[in-house]
Amino acid sequence: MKFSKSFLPTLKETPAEAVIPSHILMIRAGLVRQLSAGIYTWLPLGYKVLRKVMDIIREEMNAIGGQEFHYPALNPKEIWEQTGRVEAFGDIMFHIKNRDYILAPTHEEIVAWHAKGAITSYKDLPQIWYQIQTKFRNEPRPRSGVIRGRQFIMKDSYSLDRSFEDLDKSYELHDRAYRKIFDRCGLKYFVVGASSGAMGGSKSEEFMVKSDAGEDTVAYCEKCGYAANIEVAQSIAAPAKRHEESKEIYEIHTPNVKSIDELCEFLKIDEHETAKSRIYINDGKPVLVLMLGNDEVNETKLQAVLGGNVRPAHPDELKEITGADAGSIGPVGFKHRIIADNLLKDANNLYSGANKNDYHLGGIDLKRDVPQFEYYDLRTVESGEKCIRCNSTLEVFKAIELGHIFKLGTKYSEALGVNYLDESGKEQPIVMGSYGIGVERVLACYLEQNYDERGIIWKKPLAPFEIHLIALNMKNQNVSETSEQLYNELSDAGYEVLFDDRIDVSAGFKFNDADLLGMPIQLIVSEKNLKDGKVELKIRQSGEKYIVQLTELKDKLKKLLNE
RNA sequence: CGGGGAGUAGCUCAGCCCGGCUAGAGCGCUUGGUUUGGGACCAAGAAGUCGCAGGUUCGAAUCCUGUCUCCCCGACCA
Repeated sequence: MKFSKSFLPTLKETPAEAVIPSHILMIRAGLVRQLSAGIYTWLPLGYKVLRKVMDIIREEMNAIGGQEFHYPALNPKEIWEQTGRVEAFGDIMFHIKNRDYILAPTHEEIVAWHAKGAITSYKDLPQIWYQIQTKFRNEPRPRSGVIRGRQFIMKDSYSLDRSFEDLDKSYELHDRAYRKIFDRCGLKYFVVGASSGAMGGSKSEEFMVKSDAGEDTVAYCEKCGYAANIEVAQSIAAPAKRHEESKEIYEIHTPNVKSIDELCEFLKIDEHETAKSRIYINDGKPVLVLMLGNDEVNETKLQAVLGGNVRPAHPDELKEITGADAGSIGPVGFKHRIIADNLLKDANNLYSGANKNDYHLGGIDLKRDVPQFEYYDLRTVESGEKCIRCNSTLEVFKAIELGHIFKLGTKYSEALGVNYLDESGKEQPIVMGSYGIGVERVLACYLEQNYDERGIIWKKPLAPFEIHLIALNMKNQNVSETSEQLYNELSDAGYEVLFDDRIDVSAGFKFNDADLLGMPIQLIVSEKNLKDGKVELKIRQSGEKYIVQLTELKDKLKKLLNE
């Protein structure tokens, strides 16, 4: 492709609306332009990369027997009402104003609808139906460029099986296909087991990429691969001690000591000798949640333990409930329900709030001083703690969800009456699975992992072009003729070549554009080297340069591109 | 939906607090010329309903009210 004839709007300056690297690079390198919040146009170069991602996905989906469909994005609302998902999606679903249609946020209903009556026998099963299509979700807050948009491209596939045992097989096929897809795209990713929540199913896994731009927080063990959403993650952490002898409770005047850190500093004690209290309101009733030291309450775990409605108490409620303000609250003498984290089990000689402003208590023995204690896992895992599986070190970080695979079961087939006849002639609901990949997210994640201060670094599988041919001075006849000839020869030889043939652009400008656009190899044609019949090859990623004879160019290219 | 920030030329932004000449800069763009190994130089030029609506005023980019849009943090995220 010739640069001079292409729409390739590169930007020298960082656009104001972009914050994260992938978003900045997508705009600067002319891959996308924003139309509205969470709505992007893919420009030719960006779409070329996106197609490469889609091609890889297609190949791997076809390899597990997937059949490509193209379902409509515009759906009759009625079908979605039958599964109760118009209500379930609520404001997230886009509704058409002048007809009873919705814009599809996913396609379980439509797949089930088509399967109904068409798949009638066990002999028709299993099936894997997939598509690569635009999805619409009215996200309250689109963010991070294409990572969370109101309109985005998803590869979604659906397995149709006769039994849960067969669903396991379809699920495994997808699991393997997804790993191949992300491997081929050159992504560093990991897999998190998750509960399937409101999708209604038994098992699900999320494919994640570590990134500060991510919306999920996960705990991950590099060594054994243990990975869990922070909401459910567990770890091995040192518990509070039970000393042989319990001291007597005693009151300590602690003026202006509000936090655990301040308490430790004031009394010269260790965090593990302290207990922090948090008051929550559960269905209108106060609950004291006692945590060891500076451990944070994990509200998802707390919610699971308490059930019902859970919220932190307001500051003005604290005084009324405990007699003290935040920073001086403790379990001794607390008149309502108390639950504590497992790490505090049976601890003694603890320091905690006295339920009296500016006072703490020492010598607390939870067994002795606090009646009716309940212990649960309530803490939030932190970086550096030990893996519950292999005891090596856990890391906690943000991550982007790239793909999600679900065992759906019969929720949709039962709601829509999608049945088949088994060998004995008995009617059975089809067992479904659903498997998504955020296509744009693959690209965004790739960029988050492959760039430097000069721009994008494409590796061959996704690179829009393999070779960026740079003619340094097109006004020099030798340079323009040679580079033109190289462009034709290399293109004919099957290489994808981007030819910077711009006449009135200076050398430095071309170099900077080339580094920004990030093709794996830059082929530089200049007067200087051409005098000796030579050209220069530069590897974008490493910066290595080779001056080669024109006659040896193709051999060298072959070598470099196959490395 | 809560909190914060921003809308002025294609892009990045200044001007606004303290109202007052034809509304500016850099980059980009057009034309001519000189340049061509790391975002060149000279000259001439085109380009803005100052987000929108209303108000105050002799006079509004600037002050007031409303409204829309965008960005960030949070909530939310099958």
